[in-house]
Amino acid sequence: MDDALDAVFKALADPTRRRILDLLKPGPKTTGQLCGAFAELSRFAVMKHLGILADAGLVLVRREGRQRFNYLNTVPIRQVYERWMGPYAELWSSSLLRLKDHVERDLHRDDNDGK
Amino acid sequence: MDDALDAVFKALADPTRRRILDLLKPGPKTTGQLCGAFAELSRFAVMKHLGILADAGLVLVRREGRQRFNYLNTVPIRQVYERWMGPYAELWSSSLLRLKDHVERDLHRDDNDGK
DNA sequence: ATGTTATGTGACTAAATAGTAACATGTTTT
DNA sequence: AAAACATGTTACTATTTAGTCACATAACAT
Repeated sequence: MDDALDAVFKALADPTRRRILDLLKPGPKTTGQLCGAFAELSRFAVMKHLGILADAGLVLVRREGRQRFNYLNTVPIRQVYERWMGPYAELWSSSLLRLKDHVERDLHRDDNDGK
Repeated sequence: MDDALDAVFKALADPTRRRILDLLKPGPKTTGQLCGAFAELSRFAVMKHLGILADAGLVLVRREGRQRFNYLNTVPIRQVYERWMGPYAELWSSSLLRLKDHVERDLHRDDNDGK
C-alpha cells in the first residue's frame, strides 16, 4: 500500500521534478519544450527526470509522430494526500497542543533547572 | 518558499523515516524506544534519520535527563499540503478529464493507424 | 567513585542518484 | 533517398545518501 506511494514520494523529493510538474500544470508539453525550459540541464537529464515521473504515474505519455507529449496526472498526488497525509491531518490540532506542551515543559525546566 | 519545503519533501521520501513518523503518531518516544522498533537497523542509522526529520521540522526534541523525547510535529506536513499540493488539488477534476482525453486520443490513434 | 544506561560524534564504506557525452532510432520534409 | 529534427539508449563519472563500527559524553543508581 505504502509501497505504491513510495515511488511518488521519491519522485516529488527532487526540486527539478517538482518544477517539471509545475510546467505541465497549464497543459501537456513535448519533451523538447520541457528541455528548452531547463537551459542549465542536459536534454537527457530532463528525460531521466521525466522517466522517474512517468514511473511514479505523475506524468502520462502520448506519442504522436516524432513528438512525445507529457501530461500531468494529479491522481497520485491526490492518493498521497488521501492515504498518507489525511491521517496526519487529523492530528493537526493535537500536534499544536503537543507543541504548546513541549514549549511549556521547556519553560518549566528553565524554572527549576536554571543553570 | 519552495526551498523550505524541500527539506520536508526529502525527509518524507524515505520509507524508514515515514515509519518513524507513524510510530510517533500516538505520542512522543525516546530515541532508544524508536531504535528498539527497528531491529534491522543500527541505533545510529535511526539517529541519523531522526536528525534529518528534526532538520525538516517534522520532529521536535525535548531533552530530559539522559533521555531525549522525540515529538511528531505535523505542521510541515500541513504546509506541504497547503502550499504545494493544494494548488494541484484544483486540477484534480481537470486532470481526470485530461486523462480521459489522453485515452480517447490513443483509441482514435488506433483507429486510424491500425498498423 | 564506579558501573550501567542513554544518547551524541568522527571516520569510513557501500549503494543509490544526478549528471554528461556520444551514439542510435525513427519521422517528417524536401 | 537524404537532410533535419525529435526522441531514445548505452556507457561512464561524480555526488549524495544510507549505512556500519568504534569511541565519547552525560546522567542516574548503587
